Amino acid sequence: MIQIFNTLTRQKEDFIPLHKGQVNMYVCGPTVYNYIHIGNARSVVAFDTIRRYFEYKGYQVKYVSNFTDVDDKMINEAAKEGITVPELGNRFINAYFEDTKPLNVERATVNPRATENISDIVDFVADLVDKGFAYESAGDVYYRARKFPDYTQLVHESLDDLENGASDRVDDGDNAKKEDPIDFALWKAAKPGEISWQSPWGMGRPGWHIECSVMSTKYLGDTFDIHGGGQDLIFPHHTNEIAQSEAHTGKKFARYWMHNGFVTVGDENEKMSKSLGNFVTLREMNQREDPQAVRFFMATTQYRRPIQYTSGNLQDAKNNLARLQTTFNNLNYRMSDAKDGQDEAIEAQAKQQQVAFENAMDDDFNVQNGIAAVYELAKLINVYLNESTVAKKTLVNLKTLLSTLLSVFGIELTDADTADEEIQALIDERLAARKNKDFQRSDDIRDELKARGIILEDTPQGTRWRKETND
RNA sequence: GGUGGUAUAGCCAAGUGGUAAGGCAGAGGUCUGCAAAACCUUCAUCACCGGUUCAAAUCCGGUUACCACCUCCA
Repeated sequence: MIQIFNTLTRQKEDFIPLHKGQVNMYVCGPTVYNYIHIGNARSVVAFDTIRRYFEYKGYQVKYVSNFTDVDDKMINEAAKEGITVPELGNRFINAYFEDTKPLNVERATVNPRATENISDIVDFVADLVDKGFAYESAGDVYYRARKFPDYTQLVHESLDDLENGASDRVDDGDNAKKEDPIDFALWKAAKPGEISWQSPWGMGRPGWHIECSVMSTKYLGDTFDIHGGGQDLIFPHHTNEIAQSEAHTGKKFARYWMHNGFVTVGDENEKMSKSLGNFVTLREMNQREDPQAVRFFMATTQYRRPIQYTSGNLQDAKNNLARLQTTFNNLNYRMSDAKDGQDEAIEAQAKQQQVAFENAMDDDFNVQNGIAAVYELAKLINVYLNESTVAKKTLVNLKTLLSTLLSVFGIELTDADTADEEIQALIDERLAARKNKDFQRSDDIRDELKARGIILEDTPQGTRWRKETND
């Protein structure tokens, strides 16, 4: 039984999907006015890993993640660059896929865009006006937050406290148009020259929160299983989504709310964000580092914990990943001399680690314990590979298990291509030299290959080679 | 000010009552012609103070520090 920490109740709860064997989940995506940074990437990786674990457990996952492609930032940035809002959106949506692909992120079932769902948004807003939860004011439409019962259920804070904390600095300039400062915009009237759509309230565009209410329920139903996003979305974004959606449908909106922790940088462990300007784009990161190591680094930190981004921490991840790849390579190397048959004892031990892995992951996706089980499995395999005889079937099963568990983290170990005539010729020559105790020549060959990034390793079964991991 | 989170070895990190998982880095060793890879061994009393208990990193009270949210933000 999978347990999930639900922000709504602040407790771990048994996960029971609405529809047996199926998980419907919605994850808030980025506003596409810039390249995504590694904080955004962390969220993407965290929920991709969660999704993969559901799939590993046999669930069918319907995964919806949006792009916010119209808002103030989009409009400002497009104006600055002298292009249209859709052009800007297209550019950075394409960039999003280019950037996340090297992290081995599964494609969402649907990636809806706000601008492609305007008529549904208008209908949704109109219904809220009809029901008395929203009102028009000078071409804008606002939501009466106080009218929705238990508006602050997700933030677990009273409306008064929220207002007190905000009182000294918040006025988005629209307060004069609102009945109450806590009210939020569902629809915004267009200023001259801005991108806009026709509505009962005149030309305008959707507010930020409404698109997620509309698109999540459109693709996943009025009530669905999981809604995820960064912790900074709890208030106001997700708070408002609940108010909008439940006022509209009269039904429970998302059943489990999951929020990922931030990527922090610097000595102060400061949150990485676009507004603070202290971000590293994923694009830059992918150029600088092995994307698979970045994926491993992010996927092996539990989603609710902060990730402290430092070169040292990333280096640890690289080392660990390299070690697992080595185990995988060495496993492949033994395939050639493996005997028929099966070693059930070792497979039983491996199975125990799989159970440990699942127990860990079932516990609110405790990936740290999960990966610990994978390390234990790798050690088990390494020990087995030191045996003088190994069973082929067992090697295959161990390899499959290791690959399967790592794929939950989005890591695909690769079968190295060890067919290279030139290298093999040198290895043969070195073998002959070693037989003749010509260690000078033998070491020269090894050094020569090392200079080319090829590492030779002598084993009782022969000499194997691998490419040096470049750090 | 309100709310939430965090504080465990050089670093990352698990662990909610019975004398501290795992990984990285370090040290020693086995194997090897030498290496490499692998394996073995080794490395902490858990921010601080007080309390409860036969027994606490784990419960209670208090203190300190850092982070986040309080209508831009994954």
